[in-house]
Amino acid sequence: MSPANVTINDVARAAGVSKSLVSLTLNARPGVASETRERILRTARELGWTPHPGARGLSTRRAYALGLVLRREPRTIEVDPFFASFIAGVETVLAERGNVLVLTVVPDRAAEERAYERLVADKRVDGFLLTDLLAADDRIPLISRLGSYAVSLGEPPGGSPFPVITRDYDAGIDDLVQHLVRLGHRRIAHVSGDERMLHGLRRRERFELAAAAAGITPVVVTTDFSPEQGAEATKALLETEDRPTAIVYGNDPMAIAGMGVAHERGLDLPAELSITGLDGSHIGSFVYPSLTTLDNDPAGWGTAAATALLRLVEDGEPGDVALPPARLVVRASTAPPSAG
Amino acid sequence: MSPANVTINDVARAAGVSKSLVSLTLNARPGVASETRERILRTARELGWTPHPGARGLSTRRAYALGLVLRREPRTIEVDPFFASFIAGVETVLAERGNVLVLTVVPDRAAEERAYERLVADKRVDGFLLTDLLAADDRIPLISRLGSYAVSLGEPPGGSPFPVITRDYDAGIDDLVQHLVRLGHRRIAHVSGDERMLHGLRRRERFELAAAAAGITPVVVTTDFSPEQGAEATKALLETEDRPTAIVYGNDPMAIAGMGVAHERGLDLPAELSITGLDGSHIGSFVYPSLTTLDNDPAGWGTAAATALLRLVEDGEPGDVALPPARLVVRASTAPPSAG
DNA sequence: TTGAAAGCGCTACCAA
DNA sequence: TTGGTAGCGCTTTCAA
Repeated sequence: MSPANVTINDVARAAGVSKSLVSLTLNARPGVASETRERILRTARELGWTPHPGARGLSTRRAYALGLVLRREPRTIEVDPFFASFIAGVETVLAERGNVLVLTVVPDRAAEERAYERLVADKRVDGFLLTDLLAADDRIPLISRLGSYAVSLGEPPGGSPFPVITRDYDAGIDDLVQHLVRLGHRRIAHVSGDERMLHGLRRRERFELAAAAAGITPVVVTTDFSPEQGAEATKALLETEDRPTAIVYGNDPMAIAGMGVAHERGLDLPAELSITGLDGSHIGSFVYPSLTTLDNDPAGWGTAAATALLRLVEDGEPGDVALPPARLVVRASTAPPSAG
Repeated sequence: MSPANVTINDVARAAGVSKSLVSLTLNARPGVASETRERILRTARELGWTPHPGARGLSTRRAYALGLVLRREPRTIEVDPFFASFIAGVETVLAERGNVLVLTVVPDRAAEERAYERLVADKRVDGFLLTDLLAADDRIPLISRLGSYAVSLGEPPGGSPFPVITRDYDAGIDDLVQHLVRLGHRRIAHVSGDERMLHGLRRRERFELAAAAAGITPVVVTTDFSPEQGAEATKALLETEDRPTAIVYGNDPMAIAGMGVAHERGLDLPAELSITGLDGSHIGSFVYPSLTTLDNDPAGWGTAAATALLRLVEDGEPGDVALPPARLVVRASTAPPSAG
């Protein structure tokens, strides 16, 4: 008989006790003689028994699962290097707590809402990991209304009843701008990401502050974070009269697309144009010139978020986490501007 | 009372029937008077009731969930553009059948095996989607032994008791090689991906066949599919005496990294070096020069795989699927070789 | 410290 | 065509 079919009854019988005691023991509850406890634990191990989360959940009203709903338009779906590592980080936490990750990818807002509703109604998950926070994000009230839990990556502008994981990008962005200024750049442009997204908006704001502090009024072009629009924005910027000597991109895929455009125009990088990203991806090390950017720690976000959410769900204890601040990673794509 | 807490009993009571009839109706089983059926359906809708999959599963021994276990070494984890779209494709199928995707990311072989074992032992999933097939893949016997189901992306060399989704790359690779040959290339190199992976191996083999058919003996360098090793391989190739005029990379991220190296050496692309990928990614359109490659349809793989696996799990009907063959996408990174 | 029994929400079997 | 009842594998009273 495969371990998969061993039940609590088999263990109880083999250990010569009642189911209740097996249950108490399993859940590390007091009131079981330590000798009995040992025996139960031993026979459970011998029989290879592990409780069935589905059956447990029927009593405890838990799913022992966390949900991640990703809204991705078909066009931008391929470009996000963040998630694999993020999920790996989540996984390390879930695995050791007997939980599991339920992943859903939806194309639009309507499907997203339905996904949350179904997952809750079907009791598929005990809470949600909220990524890609929007400036006006209705997922928090939605989840609240549904009576479920969540943890968000980034601080929602309207505040949140749920735990929040944050990471300070301000100092990193300041450093990045100063790095460019020190190299001698005065005409610095920013290709901002989707500003309906909170981190896109915040980065742009901080960029403008940092630029202002250096006495610079930067050009800002807004995009949707896709390489397409990154390329478009770059073309537009390079055609302006006083074209920028440096461009700061809202993410690395756009920066790479921007490099493509610059190369295509025959610009000598980085002499004729300095380029930076803002969220260190792996591939950024291998383009030419290798990309100056801010570092990132997707797995760190993952473990922090999963830990916080599980604490909330299991112990009712909310708790925010502040990740180590983002730091500047200087590589080869930034240099002093050549001519004037 | 929120719909989440409505049970089959509430529906039965409200409709003035027994639970049994509600259950039969819900599962579209015969033996319910159509008038009764209508009434039950209506009150279920009014009450916003939807059966609890966990409770159902306790009786039916199903999880109403499919599993995807991704083994990703920390180093290569970020670079794979395939999965977001693949999962989106899977999702469309699962959503309309009331199923869900359980995703696990593991760092190594041992963790992978544990993941499969746990998922089955805990009855978390009814079957697995098998991606990144290895030439010697022990997941199929493993899952077999565990008594679970699977569907594989690509045909396992040892055969498989499970459905197989295939896509023909042979003609595409032939076209790609002929495209280069027609442009005038004779020294064509191949930076092959991990040849323990089935598609890596098969592509290399086909590449060599196609080259041989054109009377060419190509240089082949083997890597692990990472941009690092793609870059390394490129450096090595460019330093050889008779350096290649064209390089065919096993995947797009390596091709992009290869471009980086070539740019760094000051090569004029594509005149001095033609470059191609083999698995059309989105970002490949936006590098410079834009990447010639084979097309890909991750979402198509996803829907096909999910459909096949669900049919197997639910109806016991195995059935293979052949996706439309890969086609050559000529963009700007290939051109006639310049000098000799 | 232990065991019996009820119940979580559903399916499935057997009678009626 | 219907309803009653016994599980599915676990947790949780409540008594003993």
